[in-house]
Amino acid sequence: MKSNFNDKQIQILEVAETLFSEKGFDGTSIRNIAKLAQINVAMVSYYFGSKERLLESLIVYRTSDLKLQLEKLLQEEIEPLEKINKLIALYIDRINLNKGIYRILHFEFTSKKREQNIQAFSELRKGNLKSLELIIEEGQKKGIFRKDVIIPLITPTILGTFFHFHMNKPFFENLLNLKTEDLYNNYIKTNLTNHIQQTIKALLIYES
Amino acid sequence: MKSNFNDKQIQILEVAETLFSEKGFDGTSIRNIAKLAQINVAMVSYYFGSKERLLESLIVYRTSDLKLQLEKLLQEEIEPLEKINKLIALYIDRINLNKGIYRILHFEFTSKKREQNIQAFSELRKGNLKSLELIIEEGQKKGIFRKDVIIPLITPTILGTFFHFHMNKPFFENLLNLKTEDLYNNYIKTNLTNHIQQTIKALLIYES
DNA sequence: GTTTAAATTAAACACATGTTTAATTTTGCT
DNA sequence: AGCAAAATTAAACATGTGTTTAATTTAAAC
Repeated sequence: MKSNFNDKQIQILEVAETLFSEKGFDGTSIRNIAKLAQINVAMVSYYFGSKERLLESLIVYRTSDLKLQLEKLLQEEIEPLEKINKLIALYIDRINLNKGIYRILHFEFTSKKREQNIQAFSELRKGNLKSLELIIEEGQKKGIFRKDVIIPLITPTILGTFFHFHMNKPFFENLLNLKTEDLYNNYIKTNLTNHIQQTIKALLIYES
Repeated sequence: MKSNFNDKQIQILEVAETLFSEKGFDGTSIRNIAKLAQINVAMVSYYFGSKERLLESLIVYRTSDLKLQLEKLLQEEIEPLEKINKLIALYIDRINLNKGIYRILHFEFTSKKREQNIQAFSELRKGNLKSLELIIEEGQKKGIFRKDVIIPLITPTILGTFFHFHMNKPFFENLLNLKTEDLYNNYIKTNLTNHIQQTIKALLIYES
C-alpha cells in the first residue's frame, strides 16, 4: 500500500505514537516529540499543521487495513463459531501488535474534547459491528447460536476484556507472574484469547 | 463516616473530580479548578500541597467504602450464582454512581507515570479479587461451576465490558438510540448488567 | 551554474502552567 | 477589645506550551 507520508513524516508519526501512548496526548509536548525524533520543533507544524492534526494523521496512518482483514475473514467458508473465534483472535492480535495507537484511541477518543475526529473512527467501528452481526445471524439461522443475545454488547465484552487486562498490565504482570515481555504477550495470545473465545462461545450457545 | 476534609476541601475535590474526569488530569489546570470552584488558585496548594497530591486525596475521598460493601455481600447466605449476580450488579452500580473517579482511575493509573500512587489501589483490587475467588470456589465445591475457568480473567470481563461500553458512550448512545441521560443509565442498569450476568453465568456453567 | 521551490533552523511570540510569596482579611479564643 | 492562628487574596515567579517568523541551507529543475 502506498503511504501518503514521506520518511520524515513517518519518523515523526512513530515517535508521536510512542509518546502519546506512554504519556497521553496532553502529557506530550511537541518539544518532547521533536527531541526524540531529532527534528526541529517547527517541523511538526510545517508537516502536519498542528498537534491536533498530527494526531489525526497518526490515526489514518495506523488504522487503515483492519477493515480489509475483517472483510477477508467474512468471505471464508467456515463454521460460524470458528469464524467468531478467528475474529476474536484477529482483533486481539491486531490490537496487540499496534498497542500504541489503540491505547491512544482508547484514551483520547472517549473524552468529549476530540469529538470532531471521532466521526471517521465511528464509521470504522460501525463497519466492524456489521461484520460481527453477519456472522452471528448466520449462526442463528443455522440454529447454533441462541437468539436473545444483544449483539452490540458483544464487542464491549471482547474488546473490554482485552483492554481492561492490557490497561492494567502492571497489576496482572504481578498477579500472574509474567516477568518478561514474552511471557506477557504469550499469555495474551493463549490464555486471554482462549478465555474470551470461551466466554463468547458460552454466551452464544448456552441455554439456561 | 467522618471525613478528614472540610467543606472547602470537599468543594475543591468535587470540582476536581468533574474536570479530571472530563478533560483528564493533564488536561485540567489548577486555574480551571479554581475558577469553577470559585476559589483562589493558591488554595489548592494551600490545602493539598500540589496538584498531584490533590489527585491522591480525591482517590482516598472516593474509594473508601466499596470494600466494606463487598465484604457484606460475602456474608450473605445465598446461592453462589446469585452472589455472583449481586456482585456484578454491585460493581456496576457503584462505578456508575461514581463515574467520575473510576474514569480517572481507569485513565490515570494505567500509564507508567503515576506508579507511586498505584500501590494502595492495587491492594484494594487484590482484596476484591479474593472476594470473587471465594464465591467461585464455593460454587465449584457445590458442583455448580466448572473448574477450568481462569478466575483472575473474570474481573476484566466484567469491568472491561462495562468500561468499554461507558468509555464509548457517544458511540453507543447513537447506536442504541439512548437520547437522554436517563435512558442511558437505565440501559446500563438493565440491559448491560443483564448481558454481563448472562455472560459470566454462561462462562461458569456451560459445558462444551 | 543559475534559479526556484522545499526543507530546516534558531529565535521570538503570546499565553498557560504549577507554585510561592507577602500582604490582607476572617475567624476563634480569652 | 485584643490577639494569634487560619483562611484568602492578588501578584509575581520561573518555566513550559503550541505556533509563527524570517533567515538559511538543501535539493530539484532547467
